Amino acid sequence: MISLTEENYLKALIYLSSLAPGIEKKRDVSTSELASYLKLKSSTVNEMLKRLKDKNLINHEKYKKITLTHSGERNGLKIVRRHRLWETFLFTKLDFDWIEIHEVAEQLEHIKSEKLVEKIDRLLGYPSFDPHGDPIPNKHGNIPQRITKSLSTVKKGETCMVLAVSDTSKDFLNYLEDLDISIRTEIVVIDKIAYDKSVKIKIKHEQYSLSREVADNLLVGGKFN
Amino acid sequence: MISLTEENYLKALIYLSSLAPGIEKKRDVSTSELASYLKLKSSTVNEMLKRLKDKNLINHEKYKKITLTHSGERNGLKIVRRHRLWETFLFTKLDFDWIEIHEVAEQLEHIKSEKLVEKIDRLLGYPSFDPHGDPIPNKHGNIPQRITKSLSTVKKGETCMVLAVSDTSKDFLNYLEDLDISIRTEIVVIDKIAYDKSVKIKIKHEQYSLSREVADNLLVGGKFN
DNA sequence: TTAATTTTTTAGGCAATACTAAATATTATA
DNA sequence: TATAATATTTAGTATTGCCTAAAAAATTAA
Ligand SMILES: [Mn+2]
Ligand SMILES: [Mn+2]
Ligand SMILES: [Mn+2]
Ligand SMILES: [Mn+2]
Repeated sequence: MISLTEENYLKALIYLSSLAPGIEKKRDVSTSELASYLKLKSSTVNEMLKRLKDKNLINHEKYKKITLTHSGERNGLKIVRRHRLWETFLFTKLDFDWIEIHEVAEQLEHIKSEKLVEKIDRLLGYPSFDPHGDPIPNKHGNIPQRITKSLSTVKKGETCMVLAVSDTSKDFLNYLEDLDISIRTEIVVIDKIAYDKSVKIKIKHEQYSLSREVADNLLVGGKFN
Repeated sequence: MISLTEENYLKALIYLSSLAPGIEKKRDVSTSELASYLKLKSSTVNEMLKRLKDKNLINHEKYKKITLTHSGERNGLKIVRRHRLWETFLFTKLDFDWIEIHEVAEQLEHIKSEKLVEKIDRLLGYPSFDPHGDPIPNKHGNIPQRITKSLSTVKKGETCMVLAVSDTSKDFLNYLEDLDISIRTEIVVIDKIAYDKSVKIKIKHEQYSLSREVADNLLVGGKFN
């Protein structure tokens, strides 16, 4: 049995080693990195590492970096799958806001019932991406891949479609909501300002200017992607 | 904040003091009764009673019986509401079996989100009774009332409809499923055997004999109830 | 390459939730 | 009413998961 707390450690390890934006191939994770991500003390994390190792969920030698075992990775991906399926359920079936879904999914992801997850998956029509555009691992732990690029890299005059966001903080999502930007929104790049790397865009005949930071965190694909 | 464990104690207290079959008016509950219901030792329960009292959820004087405070009762009913709404969701929206829903609802009832509960309630069309026929407290803690009687009390020749079961054990529910009996099943009482108080019944042209025990645990109403 | 800094581990505590065993209070019985 | 049986509480222990402070190892900088 993997406890709720252990599940959160596994999820954090999956994130830091594989899923965090910008990671190409798997990275090893340090105790302090994990501690700071979970907002816990290193000594606390260190104790948990022993338990996770005993349960064969991680590899860890004293003073060395942490890697997930096969079992740890499979279990971690299971939790990511549940989290993203629940987010999709809350968003599409219960009309929760983009901003609210994460918090509730943080609780729902720990419900232990294979059957429940599969039933929810079916109800949703086996989605590949969650409402933030993040890929939903399938029941075998395979993660759907999709080519996206940052809005910053789109050329002047081109049209693209928002596929995902690389920042899911409330502040960012709220700002996007104000701008009427969400998943599948079409954006035309009107102009690119060399000076501050901001972009002038058009959404449904409305024009806006987006800072470099915002453009960086909007992941887009071609119009027919 | 009420912990998951504390929630389970409150739910047990609501059950033992008010909801258990056969309770007319509220009863006080003893430590040992609560312990045996929760399958815990009395000493464990005794410690928890102190914490619940500190949080003003129960009234308890040393060596005396336990009663719920207003706050304890409201919080307990909230959990019962969540449990029964989730059971209804699993049964009607996800096609879970009658037998499986309770276990998963035991987990889901602890998810903390007012909004989620209200959204699920709306999705279900504000049901008054769960798939076992148990009343669902509304958001103000009011419990819908309905007149039912045991199948044992139905007179020979009369037709009635199953409204609820007073035993929700897997054994009983499985047996009912074999007999094709569920909520809203119509039953005609063909004969009542004085000797062992068993009843001969007809369900959709099929005849069965039900033992006294089974008949006692089937709660029915008039055909147009 | 030694010294300073940072990271990791160990040691000792604490709160929540469980247990067993023993002490104490209450209730039932003779 | 005295005693036996039962119920409740207290005392002491364990595990999980968190903390602070201090020791030890590894890394970085002088
Ligand atoms: Mn999320
Ligand atoms: Mn997401
Ligand atoms: Mn139930
Ligand atoms: Mn029920």
